[in-house]
Amino acid sequence: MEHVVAETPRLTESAGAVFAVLAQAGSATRPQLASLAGLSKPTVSAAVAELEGARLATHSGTASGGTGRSAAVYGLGPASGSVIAVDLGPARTRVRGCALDGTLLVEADTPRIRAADAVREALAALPAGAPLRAIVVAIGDVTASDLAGTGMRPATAKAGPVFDAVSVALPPGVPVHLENNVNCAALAELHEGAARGRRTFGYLRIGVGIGLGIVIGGQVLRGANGAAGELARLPYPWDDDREPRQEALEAYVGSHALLRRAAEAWQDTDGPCPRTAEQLFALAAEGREPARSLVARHAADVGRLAAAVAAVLDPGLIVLGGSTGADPQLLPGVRSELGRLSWPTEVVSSQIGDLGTVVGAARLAVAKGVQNVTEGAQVKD
Amino acid sequence: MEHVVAETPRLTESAGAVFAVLAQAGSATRPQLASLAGLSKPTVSAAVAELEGARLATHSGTASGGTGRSAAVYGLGPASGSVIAVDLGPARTRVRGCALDGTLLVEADTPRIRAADAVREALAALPAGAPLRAIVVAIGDVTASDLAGTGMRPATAKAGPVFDAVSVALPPGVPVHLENNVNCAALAELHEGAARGRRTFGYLRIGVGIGLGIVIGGQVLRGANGAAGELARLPYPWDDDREPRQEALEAYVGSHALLRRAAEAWQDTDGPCPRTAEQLFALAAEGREPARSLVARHAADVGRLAAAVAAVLDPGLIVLGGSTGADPQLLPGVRSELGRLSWPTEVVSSQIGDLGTVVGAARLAVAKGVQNVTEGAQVKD
DNA sequence: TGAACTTCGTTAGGAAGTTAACTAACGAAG
DNA sequence: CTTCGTTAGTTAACTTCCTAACGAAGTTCA
Repeated sequence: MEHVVAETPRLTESAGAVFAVLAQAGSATRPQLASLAGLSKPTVSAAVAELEGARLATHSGTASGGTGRSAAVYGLGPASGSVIAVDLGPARTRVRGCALDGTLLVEADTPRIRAADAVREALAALPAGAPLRAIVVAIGDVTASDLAGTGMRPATAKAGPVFDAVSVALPPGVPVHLENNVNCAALAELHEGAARGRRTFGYLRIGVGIGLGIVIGGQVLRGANGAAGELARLPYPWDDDREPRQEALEAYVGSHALLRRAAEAWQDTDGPCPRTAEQLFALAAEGREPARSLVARHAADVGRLAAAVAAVLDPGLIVLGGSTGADPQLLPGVRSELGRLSWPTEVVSSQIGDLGTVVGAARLAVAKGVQNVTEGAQVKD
Repeated sequence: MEHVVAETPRLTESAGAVFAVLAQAGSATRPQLASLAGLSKPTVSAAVAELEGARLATHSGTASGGTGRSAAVYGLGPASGSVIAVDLGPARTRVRGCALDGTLLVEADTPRIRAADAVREALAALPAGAPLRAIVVAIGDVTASDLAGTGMRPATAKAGPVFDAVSVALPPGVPVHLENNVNCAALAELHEGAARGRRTFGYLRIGVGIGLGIVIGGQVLRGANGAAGELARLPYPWDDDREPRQEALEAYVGSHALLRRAAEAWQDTDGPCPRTAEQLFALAAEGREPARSLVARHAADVGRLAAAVAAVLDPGLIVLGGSTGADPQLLPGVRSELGRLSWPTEVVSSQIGDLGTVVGAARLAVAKGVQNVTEGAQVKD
C-alpha cells in the first residue's frame, strides 16, 4: 500500500488558517470558523470553497439549532490525511494513528519485540490514498537535534537501538519527529488531562526514573541539548560537607529506592513484603505500617523535587505522574513539603496515566500534520 | 513641567512596524527599513511619510556610501518621546532616561535616600513637550501581577516601602512596570552583554542573595507568582537523612557565607582577614592561601547551583554575575563542577556588572515605549 | 566629459482581505 | 398563513500591501 506524500496545491494564507481551526474544532459552521480564525465571513467563504476544492474539507451536515437560518457544517475532507504516533516504552510499544482532527483511526499495544510489525500493521490500516503527514516517535531519552538532510532525528545512545529497530518500518519521505516521552505525556495532560486550559505547568513523572516535562505558553521546553527537565542530574546529595554524585538523585527517589526501603522495613516484620509499588500503595491505603510511613516519606521526597522545580520555574501547577508519582495518596505530603519550602503551587495527580505518552505524541503529530497542510511543504521544526 | 501622554493618531500597521524597526536600528534608510521590516519599498515610503507627518520620524541626512543613488537616512522624530528606568538597589538608586532608540538622555546614581528627588530631576531633564511613554522600576523582590485599573503594580512586602517612596515622584497617567532586578540584568546581558545573539540562557547572580534570570526565546520567564529563578528556595541541605530548611541555600552560598568562612580560615593564620569579596578575590588571584582554596570551594558551590539550573532548564549558556559571581577566577571551577554533574553548558562571566539592572530596565522600558507608539494605546503588559 | 552601471524612490496594476449592505432561509407569534 | 426577527451567506466598494516597471540621482571608467 502506498502512502502518497502531500502534493497538496499551496493554500492561501486564509485557507490555511481556516483549515487549522477546522482541524482543531473537528467540525464547524462558517460563522464559527470566522470567529475562531479571526477572519471575515467573505474570506471564510472563499477559504472553505478552496478547501472543498482540494478535498481538504467537506460539507458534513447542517446545524439546525436555534433561531434563524441554519448553517452548513463542515468537517475535514478525505485529502487531509493522517498522522501516526509511536511510544517506544521500556516494556510495551504503543501505536496510534489519527486524523488531523485528532480522531483515533488505529490503535495498537504490543510487547516491545513486535514494535516494527505493529507499526507496519498500523500504517496498513490507515486510509489509503490520503497522505501520511507526520510521524512522532516518543522515546525515554534526551532527543538530539535535527540531522541535516533527511529530516529524521537520531536518538542518543540510551534509546538508539530501539529506535533503529522501528525506523525500518517507517515509510520514507514522511517527516519523523523524535520526542522525549515525558514531554509527550506533559502535552497529553495539557490538552486532555489535569492541565487543561493552562498555559504553563510542569509534569513531574516519578517511576523507575524521574523526569519533568515543562510547558511554557503552551509549548514544550526542550532545552539546548534537548535535556530540559532531566531532573536526574539535580545535584544530590547536597550539603555543606557532601559531594553531589552524578545521577544519584534518581537512585534515591525513584521507585527502585522505594521498593528497596520496603524490603529493608519488612525484614523486621512478618508478613509478605510488597513486590511492586502498587502493592505498597494498596497496603498504605489500608493504613498498614510500615507501608504508610514509607509512602509518607516518599511523598516528602517528591515534594522536595517539586520544590526544586518551583524554585527555578515557579510554574503555578505541577502534575504528578508515573508509576509511583500518580497515586493521589501522595498529594497531601507533597503539598505540605512543597508549601513549606517554596512558592504557592497547585499540585494534582495525572488524569491520563500510562497512555499519556502516546496520546501526547499523537497530539504533537496532529499539530505537525496540520502545519504540513497549512504551510504547503514538509515541516522542518 | 508637563509630560503629555501620547495622543498619537493611530498608526497603520505597516507604519507601526517601520517605527519599531527604526527605533531598534536608531537610524536607517528606506531600503534598510524595507528589508528589516519585511515590507516592500512602496509600503515603506508610505509608512515613512506617515511617520514624518506625525513627527515620529525625521529625515536626518543622506547615506553616500557605495555606488548608485544615495539614500535618505531617517531617525526618530521629536514626537517619539522618551522612557525612564529606575533601579532601586539596596544601597544606591540608579535612574536612566532614554529615547525610544535606546540613546541615553539622562543618568543619575544616588544613595537610596535621595531616590525620589533623583527621579524628579531626571523627569525634569527629559525633553519637554514629547510624551513619556513608559516607566520601569527594578526591585530586588518578586513582582506581583497587575493591579487592575491603575496599570501600576505594587511590590510585595520586601521592597514595598522603597517602591512607595519613589512612586510619589512618578507622573500620573504613564504606565508603570515593576520588574525583578535580576531579570533586568539578564535582559542587559541579552542585548548588550555576554548573551548577545542568544535566544535562551540563564543569568545566575551570586551576591548577598542568589537569583536567576531566565530568558527563553528572547523573553524573560516570570513564573506564576513572578518568582521564577528565585533559587534561594531550592531544597537545601538535601540528603537521605537531612531535612531541607527554607532559604538555607542563600545563607550557604551567598557572599555572607563566603566572608564568614574567610573569617574562620584566617583565625588560624596571621595577616589581615579580607573584609570584602573583592579583597578575597584579589588575594586569591595572587595565589595566596587560604584565599585560593576558599575561592575554589565557592566556585564548586556555584557550579552545583548552575547544575541545578541546567538539570531543570538545559539553557545552553549560563552567565555569572553579582558581587561574588562575576569574577572570572570562578570560571574553571564552575565549569568543571557543572560539567561533572550536568549537561554541556557554556559558562561565561557577566560583561556589564553593576549597571546591568538599570541598563536592562531601560531596555525593557524602551520596548514598552515602542509598543505604546505602535499599538496606539497604553500597553497593559 | 559623457556613457554605462547601480541603487533609490515613485507610479501603476493586481491580489487578498475587510466592512457594509443586501438577499436568503428558518422559527415563532399573531 | 402571513409577518417579523434572527441568522447565514453573497455581493460590492474600499483598504492595504505586493510586484513590476520606470524615472531619478548618484558613481565609475574610458
